[in-house]
Amino acid sequence: MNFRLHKNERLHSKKLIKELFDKGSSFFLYPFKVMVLEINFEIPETNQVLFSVSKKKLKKSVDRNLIKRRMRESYRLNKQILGEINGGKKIIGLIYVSSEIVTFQVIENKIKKILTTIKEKPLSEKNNP
RNA sequence: AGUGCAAGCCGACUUGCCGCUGGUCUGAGGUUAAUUCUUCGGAAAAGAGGAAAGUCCGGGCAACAUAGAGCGCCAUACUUCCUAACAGGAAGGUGUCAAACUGGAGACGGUUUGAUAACAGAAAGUGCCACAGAAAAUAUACCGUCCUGAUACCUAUUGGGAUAAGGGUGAAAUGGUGGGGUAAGAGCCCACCGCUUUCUCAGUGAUGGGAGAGGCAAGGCAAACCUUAUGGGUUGAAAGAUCAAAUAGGUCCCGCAAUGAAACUUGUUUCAUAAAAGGUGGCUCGUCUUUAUGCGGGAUGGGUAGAUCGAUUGAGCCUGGUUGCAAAAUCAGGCCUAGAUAGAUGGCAGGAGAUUCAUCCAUUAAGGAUGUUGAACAGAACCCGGCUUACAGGCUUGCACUUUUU
RNA sequence: UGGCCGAUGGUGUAACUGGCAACACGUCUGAUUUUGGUUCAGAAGAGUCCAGGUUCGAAACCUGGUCGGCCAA
Repeated sequence: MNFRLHKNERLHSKKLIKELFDKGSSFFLYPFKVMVLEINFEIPETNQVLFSVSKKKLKKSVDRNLIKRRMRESYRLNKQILGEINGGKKIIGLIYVSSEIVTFQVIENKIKKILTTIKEKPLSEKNNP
């Protein structure tokens, strides 16, 4: 079991971020907005994930850091739900849309649900409605 | 011992497990001229602040090739010092205010302590000063005071003149107190007080002391324009430097074409294509750059994605000595202490807990027990020096007050 | 990261060079109408984002803060 979260598992390429926001499919599961895209490039070797908290919702950077840390921690502990990589890799954007600071337990439960949803729903159908 | 004020310092601890970031050491694999680069691990240490914040000042650093001259614009504004520099700091001066004491008949003055000041210039100019008031800066006299003419006839009306002492208005009314003087008055005259100014002494200086002179002129506002003095080139690490895919094709050289005018030999020759545009902070001067286009051939550069550097050894921190009232400077010894880049410090389980609330117990008062809650403001983003703003709680020192004991 | 601008009744805007905070829409009351609308008459509703300063006097001038918006990359 791998509980680590290295830098190459975080989404940092500007191009891929732009692609995710342009082409990715999205759904809401409060307090998150989730964006997912399945790609077949060779460059990212693993699934990549992005965490974002809006400055409009949480004014203080201390609070934004706290929420991002909790999101990152719960993804790290539960990413094995996604399973092995076969074929396409997934890039995921997790955007926090609430303006309140939520406890870790709530965030972890929601992240579990989100990851299960992503695994079960075939993305290729959603991409071509 | 407690409370309050001021200054300074600190700014939540601990155990286990799972993680994050950049270095160090190290194992295995690949690679290289090379511990040269790289992939996957392991170990033991390190890892946000006093404000990291606001982005309000100043500097380092970097680029821009004229950054020069004049005007404009912006900033600063008691003095001296500190400093790399500052709108910051230290020490001092002056004014104002408050308190205590004190001199004087009074105007007013002196001493001490504390607070406070955007504290250059209103005797260079312009402008503004609502309402009220006679008048708001040139005193043009409303009430009043005094002299005097006329009428009425014994205290009234009215004309002329003198008058800024008194009243009233206003935020502000043209030195003040006391006396002389006068028709009534007035720096009109005198003494004192205040003010301005000259000389002199002390001080690096702001300024202060003393001696004379002026008879008083100079209302307020410069956080109104402005004047004077000093300073400022502009931009800002997303600056900038290096390496450099894919795609497109920029510049230079050569050759051939091309635009206008004139001449004639009617398809050749000669001459011209240069006066504008743009940059240089806003203007002027100055200065710099550019100058039609197409085709073919050759040479060469810039640079996007991305990566590395910039970028953490520095006006550095700690301890001690010396100089100085102090800010600070200097000497010696020791130390290396975050460096991320969609942005690293978190999560879980316990312990310990400031504090909050509730109940009970006890007391002159302080308090004690049980349960509950569970820690302020706040997150580095090129780096420093300041300022400003936010902040639970704790510690130290000084001052004031209260209580108890001696 | 750097720069610029704004905040005034419930809403949108005024207020010249500092001197009684104004207008429109909306709200409320009354009249007109069988009723509603329209129309007419009248009323209430702010102390100018917050704190401090300059001034006799501040919405305006100065300083600090809060919130909102815009621009460059």
